[in-house]
Amino acid sequence: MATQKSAPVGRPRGFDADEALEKAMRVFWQNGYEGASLPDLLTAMGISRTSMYATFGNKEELFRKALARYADGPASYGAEAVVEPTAREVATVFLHGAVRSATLPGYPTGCLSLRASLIGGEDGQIIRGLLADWRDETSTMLRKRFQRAVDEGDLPAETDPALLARYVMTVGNGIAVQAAGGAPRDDLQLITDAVLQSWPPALARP
Amino acid sequence: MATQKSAPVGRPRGFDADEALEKAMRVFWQNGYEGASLPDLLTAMGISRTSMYATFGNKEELFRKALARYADGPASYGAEAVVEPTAREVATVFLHGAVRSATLPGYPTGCLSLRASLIGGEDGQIIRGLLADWRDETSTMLRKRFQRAVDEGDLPAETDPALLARYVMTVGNGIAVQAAGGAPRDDLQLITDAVLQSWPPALARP
DNA sequence: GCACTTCTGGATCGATCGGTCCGCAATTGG
DNA sequence: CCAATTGCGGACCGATCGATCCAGAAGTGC
Repeated sequence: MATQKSAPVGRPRGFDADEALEKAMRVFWQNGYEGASLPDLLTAMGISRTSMYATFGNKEELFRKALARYADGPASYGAEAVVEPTAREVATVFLHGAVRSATLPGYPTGCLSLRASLIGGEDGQIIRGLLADWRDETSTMLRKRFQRAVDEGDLPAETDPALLARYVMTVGNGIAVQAAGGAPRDDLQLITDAVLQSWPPALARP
Repeated sequence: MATQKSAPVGRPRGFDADEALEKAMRVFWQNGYEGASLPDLLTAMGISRTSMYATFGNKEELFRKALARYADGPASYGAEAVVEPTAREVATVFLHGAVRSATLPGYPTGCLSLRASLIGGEDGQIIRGLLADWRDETSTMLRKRFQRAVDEGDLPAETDPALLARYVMTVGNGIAVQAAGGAPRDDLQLITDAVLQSWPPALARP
């Protein structure tokens, strides 16, 4: 069902599917899921309705693929962060990555996941679930990494890893919102520096 | 054009306009502007299409009034914060207010402004502008208040008030996003406590 | 050149969107 | 009791949504 490179018989498609997906990702990033209409997407992708359905399935499938591309590209800083050697560096790479990703020149500002998730028709439920899952995944990665840091003595024993992960996510989300609102990268950079200056925060459950 | 109580001739309306607006506010809060369809709103408000248009004008006007009610009610913590005597207390009241407002029992989680703004086709531009203005207003209030604190020696002279305001807004926004994602109030409370523990953050422009 | 496969643009579908219109019900002042 | 005024429910409007269908163009293998 995926890419068959065995017997390319018939007329070859007249566009680059990867390139089209990139354009679609940007439109979703800019307008969210429901805010991105088919005509919007098709114009940006430079292809026709039929070609889109034949290549990507439908709008929801197109979004899934665009999200995968996003998670693997501009939003890959989560996975990159957790391999850092210390918890402080994990937080640093994560937050700096969030700032960079949310203010990439030539891309929409903010975070695709947030822009697309805070919506709410009934058909948006699937999408919301999809994005909630993705964010949970990131949150879990951070929590496990901080748990390890506690075990290794890199973080105070009383630190709650889940709470610390939520703390980092909270700041990251705030950055994304600010960036979407037009905050300049330098400002956000200074803010993350200030946050990281008081690392680790005292986060233990009572 | 407002409430005329002089000559109530004709059939009186069979519903409480204030109560209906409250219900509409909750629907917008839950689903955003475009995510809240007329049928959704009307069902929640318990009135007919005609009554809504006669009483509130149209969907956009209804949203404006719902937003005003929101800013004056559940989201009034911004105005309440800036009258506190010290910058630290301003930040404390603001962030605790953000947590409380975003996790009010019986209300949708998160922030109406964020849910409604981060979406949008072309018709959502007016709404986005409306909400951006409101957030700018809050930001400006905080900035001026922090400027005063710097002038009074309540904050270090090198502190940049605009940057500090953005810092507080960033955390507040992050809290709203987390709450919308289902984060428990207690967790968010602990996170704000940790943030406030390192007050004031070192925020000066280089 | 022919048979076959695949891609593509345009017309079209039913559903839903926000908004309007009309006829009737209900209430008040005389 | 009657005339005037206003509220209300339901039918209806054009526009737009995502999705489908079809005829024809553009390729490939024999």
